[in-house]
Amino acid sequence: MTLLDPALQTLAHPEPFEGLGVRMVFARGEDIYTQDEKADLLYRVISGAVRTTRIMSDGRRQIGDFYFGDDMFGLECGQTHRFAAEALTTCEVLVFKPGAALPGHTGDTRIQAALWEATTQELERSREHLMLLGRHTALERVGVFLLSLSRRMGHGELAMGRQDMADYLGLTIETVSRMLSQLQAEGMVEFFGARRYRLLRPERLRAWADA
Amino acid sequence: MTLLDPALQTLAHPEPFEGLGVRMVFARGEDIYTQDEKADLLYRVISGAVRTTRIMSDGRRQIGDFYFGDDMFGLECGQTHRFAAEALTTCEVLVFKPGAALPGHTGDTRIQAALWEATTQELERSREHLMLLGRHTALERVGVFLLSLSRRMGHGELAMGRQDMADYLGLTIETVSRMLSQLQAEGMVEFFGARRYRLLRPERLRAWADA
DNA sequence: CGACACGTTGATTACGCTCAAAGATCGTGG
DNA sequence: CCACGATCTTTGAGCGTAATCAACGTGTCG
Repeated sequence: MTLLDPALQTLAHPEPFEGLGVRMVFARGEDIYTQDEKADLLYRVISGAVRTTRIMSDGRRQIGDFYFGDDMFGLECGQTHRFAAEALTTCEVLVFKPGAALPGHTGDTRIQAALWEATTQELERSREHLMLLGRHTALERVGVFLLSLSRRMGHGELAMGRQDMADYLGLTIETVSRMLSQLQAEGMVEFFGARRYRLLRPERLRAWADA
Repeated sequence: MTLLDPALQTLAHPEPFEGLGVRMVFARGEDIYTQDEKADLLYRVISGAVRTTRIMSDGRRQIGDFYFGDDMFGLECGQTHRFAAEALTTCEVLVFKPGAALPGHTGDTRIQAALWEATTQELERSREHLMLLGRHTALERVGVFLLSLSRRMGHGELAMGRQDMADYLGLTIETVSRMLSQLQAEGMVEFFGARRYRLLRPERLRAWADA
């Protein structure tokens, strides 16, 4: 991990976090924080992508979420991180200490509003993720994943490999691969190589995510 | 649904919500709010139990969470409720309009702190729920569910039936029943009737929930 | 160009679902 | 208080989806 000279930090970031913390660079695969580590810092993705993971003693792995540009992560209810955070790609992360800036204290209301917004959005995403895992077939999980990812990114490029998709969706890498092939065969999506894709029937995928 | 005369409201509730809203009583099975309803109110369980559910067009149902005494619910990121809330048992609920009391505004910091606490706790529970659905077997899901419920309630009584457990755990009612039988056969839990139980090996269940 | 990680496809297995029926449990009213 | 009915729960038999085990492509980078 590399610490950038604060003096070099530009002001390219949206309020209200500029200048609040330290910018750090992580290499692909590097830990940003680990499971059971003390949780007293907050993080914001500047560039690149991050995943949070939890590994069970027998090796089963669950990905909690993926984070991209401007997403905040690292928020915990308790004292320690229940998931680890790892750099999915090389990434730049803004790290800062929330301290008394958390809601419920008398602090900068702009920061509190941003934290509140980020937290409720994360809760919302967590609930959608839950829906996907609880009552959807393998084909639906993979299709809805591609849809939500393309909506979030604005383009069709997977930042993660098949194993990460599988561990996010509660499937095996083989099943993910098969479902991607089936989605292609059914004309739902077109792939260019393993990671670039274009959705051909987003409205049908939206129906899968639905009510 | 019944509206209690505010004059009759006692002050039996913890700060900071007392006197803030209206107390309402819902009968078992009654909707507190529905899917796609406008989300501008917050709720707090006074007594009884509540479930949030989402139903897909083909009838598949997912339970988002269960809420018991003093739990807050109804918080949404967007403008509408993505899940419905229903009374699991007859229950009393405190309903109030958060308005400018949300973090990020200049309002009562005690209320903001309580909202923040409730929200991060809900996020935490949502993540645990996610883990359960993603990478756990049917037996593990049912066992860990009994454990977490007993930790939350302080006693071993199920407020919900098998169908609700199934829809929370992403299983069928038959599988839930079979796993309960198996847990009993393995001496993990003892049942008195269909709803009262006692955990005999909580430490083993804790290991199932684990890292 | 070669080596290695990553991804796809095939064959077989197993876990949980579906369909079906019997057994508990609970509320209600005689 | 007991009998009845409705609802909920348990158990059984067979099936289907996704997991596992295995081999073959493909893409990427020194």
